[in-house]
Amino acid sequence: MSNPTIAIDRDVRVRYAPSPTGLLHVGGARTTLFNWLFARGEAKRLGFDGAMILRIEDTDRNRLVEGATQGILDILSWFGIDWDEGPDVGGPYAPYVQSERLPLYQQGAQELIDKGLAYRCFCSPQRLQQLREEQRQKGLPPGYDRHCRSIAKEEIEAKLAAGEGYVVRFAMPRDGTTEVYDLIRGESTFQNANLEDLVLLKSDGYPTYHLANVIDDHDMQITHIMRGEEWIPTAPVHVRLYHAFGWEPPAIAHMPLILAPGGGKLSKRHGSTAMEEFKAQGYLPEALMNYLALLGWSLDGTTEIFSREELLANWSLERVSPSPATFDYDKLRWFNQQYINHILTLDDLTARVVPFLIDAGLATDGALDPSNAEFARVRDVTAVLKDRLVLLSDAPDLMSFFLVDELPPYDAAKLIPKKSDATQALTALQGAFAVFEAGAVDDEAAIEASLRELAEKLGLKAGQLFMPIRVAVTGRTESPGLFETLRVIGDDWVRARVRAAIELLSTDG
RNA sequence: GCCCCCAUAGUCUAGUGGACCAGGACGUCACCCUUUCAAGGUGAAGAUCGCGGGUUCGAAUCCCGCUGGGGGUACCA
Repeated sequence: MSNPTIAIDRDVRVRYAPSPTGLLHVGGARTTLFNWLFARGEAKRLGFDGAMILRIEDTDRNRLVEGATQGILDILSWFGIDWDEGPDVGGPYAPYVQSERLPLYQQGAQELIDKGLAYRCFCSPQRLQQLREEQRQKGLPPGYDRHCRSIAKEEIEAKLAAGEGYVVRFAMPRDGTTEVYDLIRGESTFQNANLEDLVLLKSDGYPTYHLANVIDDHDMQITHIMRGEEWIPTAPVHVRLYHAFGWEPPAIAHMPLILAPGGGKLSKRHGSTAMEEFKAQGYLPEALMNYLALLGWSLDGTTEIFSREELLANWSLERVSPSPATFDYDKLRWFNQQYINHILTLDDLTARVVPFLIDAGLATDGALDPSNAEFARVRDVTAVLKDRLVLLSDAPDLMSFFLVDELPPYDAAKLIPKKSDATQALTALQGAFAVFEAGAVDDEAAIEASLRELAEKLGLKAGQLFMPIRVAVTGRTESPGLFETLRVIGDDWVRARVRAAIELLSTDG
């Protein structure tokens, strides 16, 4: 548990390097967050500079998704992460897109070939597949058999001359060990014999992750690699690669994995996994950041709510746990609710609710402007039911009866409370109607006094009077407090709806 | 199969040899508040600190083994 001491003894440069193959996964967002907190928070607290770099690893042309890069940049900004260098803002080590850096990798591969530390491999995909098949059948560990590692120079020349395709593979040492020092796990020793001659350069001239990440991290002066735990198995190869180039590897920290509730990888089967989905469902970026920060990190085991600034002020790599964490949707919801109900200002919350109402056709673009009356209207509504809002996307359903003139049809039976009957309910509504005719609902205290008086006069319990009114004006049995609900709905609608309820109950009964 | 990582309640976690018959939070349950639903308040249940061996006067904390979970095993990242 006690992590090795992390020495930040120089200016820090970290990077997040997504591949534009789709939407940004929460795991990726968490990794980005930790990188960002390390550079912008911890390093700066210690008096060093901390630079955040974004690099696009688009070396797999098959999985490339159009527009994915922009989507990742956008959602990262929404999340609250910013960066100093990247594909959109440039920087001293541009370009920050790997497909634009191809010559660098090809030169690197050639350099290793020249040094005898890498070799061309002419094996066809078919042969490799067949090889794996045979190994599987014999119960042998799968892996490249290094067939091309020792072919004669003349043969290589001949194949090259014949225009045969090839990949470049790393010539791993066949014996000995490689040590990897992980900032949160300490040292691990790997047997070189277990490590493969990984492909460095693909036959299409693009590098694999292994080559590109080593060359770029070195070229971009990355000081700390903080990436997912799934990279632990290839870390020793990367270390060997740095040595092959004669470079000092950056410090490495592998962040704990985020697991699905049932175990295993978090996938769509369990719920949302992409940041865009969480955004669309009405999760707040600050709630997401707060929750994700606590997945694998904690300050003291007690403090739960952290603003972005508090995270910057407190987060440290030293307190990142090595063990994987299960994603808990319920707890995320709780954080969202905390921010909605207790942390955001009413104006802020209102501004975030508005787009969801517009999408649902419950507000117009006019509500976007805080100086507009429609915004004020939504703010009044938000004020009375924010404590039952968990997701912003809940807003349209929760708020609809405040925002539409005509209530959708509802069952007349709902007007009759459990411990009451139709006659009582009708009497209650008729009495209430008289009260609403006599006084304005914007005086909550006065209306409450009048209605309580009415209940007493009719010999009804408060609930027997209030519930029919509630259903009459909202169409449902659940709502905010009755008097504030009446106030926000307003006199005209209240009278019309109570009148309609009386009619419904009379004709229905 | 092989390699690697991890291991405190259902979940996130605190805990770095004695103040821990293990603290906080989510979730669950109960009660209070109450015009409904929430929110809020109070409280409860829930962990033989995965198991077995050591080391030590003393271990959740150190060591070894096992088990379990997870990751990797691609011309994907």
